[in-house]
Amino acid sequence: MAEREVDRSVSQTVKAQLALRDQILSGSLRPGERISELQAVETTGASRTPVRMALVRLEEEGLLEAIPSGGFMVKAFSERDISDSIELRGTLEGLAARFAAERGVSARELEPLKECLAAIDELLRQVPISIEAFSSYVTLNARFHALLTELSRSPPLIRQIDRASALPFASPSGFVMAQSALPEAQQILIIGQEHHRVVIDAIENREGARAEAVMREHARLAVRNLRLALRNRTHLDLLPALALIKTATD
Amino acid sequence: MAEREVDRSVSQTVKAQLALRDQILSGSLRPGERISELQAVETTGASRTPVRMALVRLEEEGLLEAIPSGGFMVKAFSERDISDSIELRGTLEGLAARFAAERGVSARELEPLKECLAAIDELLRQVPISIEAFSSYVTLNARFHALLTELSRSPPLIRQIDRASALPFASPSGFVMAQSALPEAQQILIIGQEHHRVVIDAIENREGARAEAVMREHARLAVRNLRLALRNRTHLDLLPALALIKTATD
DNA sequence: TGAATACGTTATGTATACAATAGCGCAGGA
DNA sequence: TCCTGCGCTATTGTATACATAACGTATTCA
Repeated sequence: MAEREVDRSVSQTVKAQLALRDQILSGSLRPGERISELQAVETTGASRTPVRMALVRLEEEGLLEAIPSGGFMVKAFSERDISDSIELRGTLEGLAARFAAERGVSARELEPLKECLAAIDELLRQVPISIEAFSSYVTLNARFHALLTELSRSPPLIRQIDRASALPFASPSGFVMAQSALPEAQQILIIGQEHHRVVIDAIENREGARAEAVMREHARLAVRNLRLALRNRTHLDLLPALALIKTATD
Repeated sequence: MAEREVDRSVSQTVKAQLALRDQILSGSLRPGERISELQAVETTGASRTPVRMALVRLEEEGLLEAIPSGGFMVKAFSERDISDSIELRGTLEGLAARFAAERGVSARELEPLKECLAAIDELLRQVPISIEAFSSYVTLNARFHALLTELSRSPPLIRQIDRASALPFASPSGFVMAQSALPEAQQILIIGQEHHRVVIDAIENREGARAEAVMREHARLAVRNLRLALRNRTHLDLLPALALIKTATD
């Protein structure tokens, strides 16, 4: 084993996967670029076997693409790929909300959702919102969506939503952060928050169709959000995640 | 390498993955059962590295579950897991149909769909339908759904639908075959075929909402189909795929 | 007699060695 | 000068050896 430094607290495979995902999402590896196993071995500190396992997982996750002649490359996404992914995720979340409403949810289970809601309300009170508050917003928003998904009590659906979230749009921080300087930004967040409020209400009142509809509308808002961000490319240096978008004309 | 037989026509990893999936779907490996790497090495003929890669892929595919202490086991599904998966897939297919309708599809692209439709019509003409005809139906139906998915022109959506189809309900042969002896079977197939006809019509007329709605209804039909099959367990010996369902009460 | 601990066996996680293929460059001939 | 073919190199795919952790069993002590 020589002098290789080994961190035994987590498995090498997981370590390599996290490291590589970081490299991809941070833009160290550009879209279309081929990932060299040897290079990955050096940057991650794991050996080739766990690195290869990590590569396979990242491919399944949708961040990498297998090259027919062997090896993997960083996947490149068009703007439409990403907006489709957002709508796709919204559709699944809509289903989750409907399941939650139809199957019934106890008041106790809704508690954490409401706490999230209140915390976000608090953040949005400042106008204009600070970068730090934005950062908290992103975390809380992700938490809200995760909790909502859980309410569906449907493991296959939860799993599928997780996978859909693995796509780059799942790091919404990029889009939101990009717009912190835009006038429309705050307005969009406020509308989104209203959606959150409505979906909880619909679930409480067991109105499945309404719960589903509002989540789909929520996704359409996110698509508008994305378009807005992309029309204001000057802010995009804040967006490492968006590095995944093809530079091509699409 | 010794005397190990190596088939160089396909990669060992793919070979192992196919072999293992077969074993799972055919019921050779029962739900909840731990998969031994060593045993898999013997049955697949590949060595441990490709076997492990195959296991990782099958886990991502949803057929296996990682055991915290290490290794993998065959995932077990409840009846609700499967019906949820069907509805989930239907929801995604609905989105695909809507995309197709909204984005427009040329008559030439619809041609293969219509051929499928006609071929299925031909099969359903026999009453009662033979086992062989059922088998053809299953193939054609899968083809129809795959073609429809393609029409969305959305790679992320197509990808996600593929993954949703990897779940056991994706081998619809089981459910359908099981009912070949049931009186309601043929009726269900005929209704399903009507759905196929409507979705094509909706796409041709660019009615996105209608296209989406009919695919979701189609999925609900499939759920009823599943329930029906499960209520008539006597026919289930035809169903290796259903071996995946937990024997538990759930 | 039962429970707990220690040891051994077995299986997984990791590392590395070996094999094969694909891509690239150079050289030679047309 | 360009095209083609051969060979080398670099990188992936596969196999296996080694390390480590978990589980089961047996033995001993209470």
